[in-house]
Amino acid sequence: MQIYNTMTRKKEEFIPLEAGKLKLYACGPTVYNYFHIGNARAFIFFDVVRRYFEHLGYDVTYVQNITDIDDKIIAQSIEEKIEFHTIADKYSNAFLEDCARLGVKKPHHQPRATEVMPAIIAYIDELVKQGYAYESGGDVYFSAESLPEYGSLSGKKIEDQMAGARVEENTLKRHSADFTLWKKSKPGEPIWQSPWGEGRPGWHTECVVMSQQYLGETFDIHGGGIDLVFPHHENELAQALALRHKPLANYWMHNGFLNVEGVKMSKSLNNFFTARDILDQFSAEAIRFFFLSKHYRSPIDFNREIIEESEKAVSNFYSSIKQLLLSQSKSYSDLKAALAIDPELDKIKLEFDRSMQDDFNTAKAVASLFDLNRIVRSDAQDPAFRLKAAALLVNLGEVLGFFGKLEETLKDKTPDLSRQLIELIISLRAKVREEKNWALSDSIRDQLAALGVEIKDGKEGCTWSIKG
RNA sequence: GGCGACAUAGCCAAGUGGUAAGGCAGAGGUCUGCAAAAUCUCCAUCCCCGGUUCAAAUCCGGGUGUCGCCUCCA
Repeated sequence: MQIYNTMTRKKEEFIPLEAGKLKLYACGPTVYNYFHIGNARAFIFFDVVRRYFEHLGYDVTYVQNITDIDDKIIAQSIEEKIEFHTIADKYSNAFLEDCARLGVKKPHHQPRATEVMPAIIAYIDELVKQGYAYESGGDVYFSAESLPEYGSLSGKKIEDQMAGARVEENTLKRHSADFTLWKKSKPGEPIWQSPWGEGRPGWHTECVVMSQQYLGETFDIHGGGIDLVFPHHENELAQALALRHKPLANYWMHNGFLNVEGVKMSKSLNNFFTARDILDQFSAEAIRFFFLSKHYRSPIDFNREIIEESEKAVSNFYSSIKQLLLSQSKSYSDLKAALAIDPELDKIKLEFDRSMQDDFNTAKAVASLFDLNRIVRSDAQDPAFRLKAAALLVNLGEVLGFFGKLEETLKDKTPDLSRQLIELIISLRAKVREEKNWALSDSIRDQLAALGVEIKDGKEGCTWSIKG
């Protein structure tokens, strides 16, 4: 398994800390708003990472934080004139709902910052005691200069940051590269008691505390969007290095951005679409396909036409499987049971694995799905072989998070009476066809189509399906 | 100013030294009363210039263009 490690800027062979186990942490949202479709890319991608390791037989522990105290939440609570924790609850619930709609498997743990406040305070206190952080005017800052390794993840040097003219002047800081661990609260803001007075945590400590609490002082993979490399992950790492003298994670993975017309989608640029809006327009699997058809580290342009194409691709898979099962009078469980070893199909499976193990080349892995799809659709192939191919298609598709709705879709929800009526009409039409009354025959087909019943005349007779 | 990424057909997109995966769209053939499906075939020399090499989309140098990080952000 090759994984591109942001720390070393190259692909490395993945070696787990403990054989057969994966400890994975990926940054979740700060819950001050509905998340946008760009955020969804990260959630979907790390869902695929998790699924793939599970597919390989790993015992995976996946932890994702929910940051529910932060400046932006406070700002939003003022804007909506509601208490901050009500805002946090509202948007964390929305986050959970939207992820479920996106077909993202629930992480094993989703801790919230406010639940681990004593641990956060203790962590900061320890940093102060060991001389890596200092109190200043009721705030606490991490001293970047105190840690020689500071900047190793993002490749930034403290001196270079000085050159950036946009670093905000903060006279409480000893050095402009220092970052806030604890903020003294202003009147009306939520407060926690601390050794430095009333205040609230800065942005980064909660992730260190929560990840280490569930995964240990060092874990396998830490992930998130590319923008988190600096400052968020750099600052998490700094705290862990300072206190534990060990890397926080062995592999750092970052997904690229979603752009809109070439420019990144972000809440601050206000050029975003919420995932919930997009989910109302496209299926979750089409959205997933859209993301997975490009390598995760590359930027991807939000494009409705391409998502529509993705919609076609996904429904093509579904209809291939559906048609095959229909023609063989097989059920969903027959399909699942048909997964078997087959030399020819194993080649495709091997290719799929090869793609995935090359730093999650999902775009290439998807091509393997199409290889299988071609077999499933092909009349020229042996029926048993086609069924096996379909079983593998579903099996590998599920690794990428597809086919979650397959079982449901296959259930024939047509009421008995409707079914009998449709079949009656078709049998009457068959008589008309025997008489070669094509005009009437076609008219019946058109009228049924108008009602959403699609019929196809094959050599073996006529098949029908309900559209939509 | 510092650091980094990307540039492949009409569109999306793999490919990191051996002569361009896959998808969508398109063209043509077979099949079919027609439609659909199926099936077969066709459709790029990889931003520009120079270099290394028997051999480069793939390595090196120089351009051009687009984007990102350095400030909240997946």
